[in-house]
Amino acid sequence: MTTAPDHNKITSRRPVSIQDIATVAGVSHSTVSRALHNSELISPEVRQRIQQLAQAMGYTPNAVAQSLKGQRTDTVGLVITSIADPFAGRAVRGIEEVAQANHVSLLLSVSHNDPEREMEIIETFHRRRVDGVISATAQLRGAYLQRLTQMKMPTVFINQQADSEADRLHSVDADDYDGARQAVSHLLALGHRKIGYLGVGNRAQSNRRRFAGYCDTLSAAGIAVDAQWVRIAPTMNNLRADDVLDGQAMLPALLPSGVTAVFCYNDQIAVGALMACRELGIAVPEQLSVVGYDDVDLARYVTPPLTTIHQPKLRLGEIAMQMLLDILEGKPVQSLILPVELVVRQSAAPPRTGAM
Amino acid sequence: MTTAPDHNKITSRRPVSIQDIATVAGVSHSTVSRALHNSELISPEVRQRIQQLAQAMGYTPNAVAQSLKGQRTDTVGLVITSIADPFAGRAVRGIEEVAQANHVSLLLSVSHNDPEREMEIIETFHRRRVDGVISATAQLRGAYLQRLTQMKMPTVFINQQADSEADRLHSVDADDYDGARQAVSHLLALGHRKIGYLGVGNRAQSNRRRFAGYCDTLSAAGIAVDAQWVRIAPTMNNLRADDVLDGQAMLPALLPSGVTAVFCYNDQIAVGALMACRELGIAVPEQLSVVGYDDVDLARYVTPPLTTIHQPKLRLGEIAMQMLLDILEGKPVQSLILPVELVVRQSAAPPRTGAM
DNA sequence: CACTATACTGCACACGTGTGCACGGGCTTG
DNA sequence: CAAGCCCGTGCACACGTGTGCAGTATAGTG
Repeated sequence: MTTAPDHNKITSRRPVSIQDIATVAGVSHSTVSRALHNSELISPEVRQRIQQLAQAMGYTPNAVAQSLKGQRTDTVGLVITSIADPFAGRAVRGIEEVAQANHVSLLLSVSHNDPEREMEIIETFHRRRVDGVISATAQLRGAYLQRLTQMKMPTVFINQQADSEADRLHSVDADDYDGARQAVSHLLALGHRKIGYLGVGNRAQSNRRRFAGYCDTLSAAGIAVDAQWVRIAPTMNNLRADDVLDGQAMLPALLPSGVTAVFCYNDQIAVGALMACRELGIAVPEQLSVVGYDDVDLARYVTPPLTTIHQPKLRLGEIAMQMLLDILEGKPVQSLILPVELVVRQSAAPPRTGAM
Repeated sequence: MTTAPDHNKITSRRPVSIQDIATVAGVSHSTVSRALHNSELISPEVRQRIQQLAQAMGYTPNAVAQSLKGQRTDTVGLVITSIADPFAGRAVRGIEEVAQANHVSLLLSVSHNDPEREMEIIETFHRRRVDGVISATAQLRGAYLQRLTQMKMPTVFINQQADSEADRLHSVDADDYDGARQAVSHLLALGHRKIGYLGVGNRAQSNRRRFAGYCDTLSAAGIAVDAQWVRIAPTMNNLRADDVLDGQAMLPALLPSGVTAVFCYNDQIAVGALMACRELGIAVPEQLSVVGYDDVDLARYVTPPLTTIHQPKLRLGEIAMQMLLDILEGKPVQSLILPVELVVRQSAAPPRTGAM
């Protein structure tokens, strides 16, 4: 047999397959497959010869075919609200690190808080037969949730705290309610009595929990919440909404009520509030205290640095991914809620007219 | 034949296939396949019956099998430096939108500016037989680049401006050199003569271009660049580097040289510089002017708002993705360089001791 | 009525990989 | 020397889908 001088004469567009290697080596594709997997069934000489040949021919296994045969894709679908959302970004980073360490690829899609689109994305994941799904946006309700369980795809939610459904759905959350409580307690301790809330309309679940924590904490302190203290960003075209702009737009409407402090749904809203204050010539924290939520990088860089609630965003992502891997291995897993903590910086101070 | 009362008696874990439908309908899987594709070959009655049956049985086509058969995955691999990088985030958003509109899924991976890891990621993409690759991080050189072309995967680079290789590699870039020129020209026009540069070590290509623009512009103005005016963040553990921290750490070393203005590689570096100034009690822009690069959201929110070079980040992403789609359709495409523009805010002003 | 055209469906193979089973040959052993 | 055993390899099928081609039944036409 002449040593074939050029294996890919035709330079076909297709990458080389094990069949191609088999033909050149004069064996069956089964032998090649086993040889490349270092199977003991194949004689050491043949094994090495084939491995070298594969190397020389530039063989790369076809993961698509392997997925079809093996009934697993080593792929996880990931839905987030928006790339621009720094909370999501941080969580994705945690997810990505664990995924990469376990040789799992990530399919990323963005829902822009649109339940319909989120469901389309999940259908796509299902078609692609991902091994599992992580959702950091979950707006799904009723029929959609039912459809999701029907697909029997292992799913982990981040910051969802599924209201009632407990069966097949797992989640990892940060304690929204307690975070709000800590934030408001801090303001109360500083001496504030009239405390406002700036929320969002398109993240119903988490907004509701933080708002509940806000209300309950005030009530517990013997303060009746005034409707004038509360503003929620309109849901309208919730696509592509910019939280900073919303915060900036909402703050002025709050001032006539005489609030001396504002608790915001997240740091972007808080930054928007800061921007509005600068425009209006309101000094923070001297004339108005502002507390954010999330502890995004940005919170450290604005003036004044933001007092906020720190969420373990990276950790949330890591745990979510690890939890999904555990589910895939059949290990028992348990949904959990992580604690959050107050980070005191310089955007909150005692009210000007000391209430003491 | 008794009308099967329950199609999935066994409730097998596998999703239903066209074969399952065929069995129930009493036809061959070929007929089902054609019926679901609305083929004219199948009689309208059968077609409708099968489609209803598929619906009822909760059929979802297996994209893995379709990919294997059809030799295309409708998937694009995406490599970026870091999710935390706001530039990348914005570009990814543009990419994602175009991808979603064209029913293409995104496989996302993070390289942390490590060429070796970037190559591993690309190998993974190749194994998964993605239709194409977009890289917004490209640190690839020599052997790696050669291997990449060997794989014959259509590839588009963002902000790479491949130095020499022109063949199979496409790219879409923003004009780094001109951006630096605009930034420095602005400072010169304000009256500055001693202008510093804060750069990065782990993004060699773009840093070199911006630095070149900086040097040439100063030279053209008859100013000799002093080595003391320049600091480059160490490459060392380039993984997980934080630009803001680097900027914050580098600025003090620049001051003894007497510079009255600083041009920074990007906005994060500039923000770091701002933080350092705040610590040292240096007023910006009164005592020191700072100019950033990228025009990240953050640039608007810091104090003072950052004068910076605006890159069309979203547009870069959109174009890159569209370019890749064009390549896949066999259309002729051409690499291009987008213009950038100066955004004047409040971080740069004439030097204290008017040079006029 | 016979022949042909037409409409519809099934067979068989392909995509690339993995694996249970059978088979051939060489060696050992009684 | 014959029988049994083990090592190495190939056959054939599976995963789920798509499609060229052949085949069958019906309708249409002379």
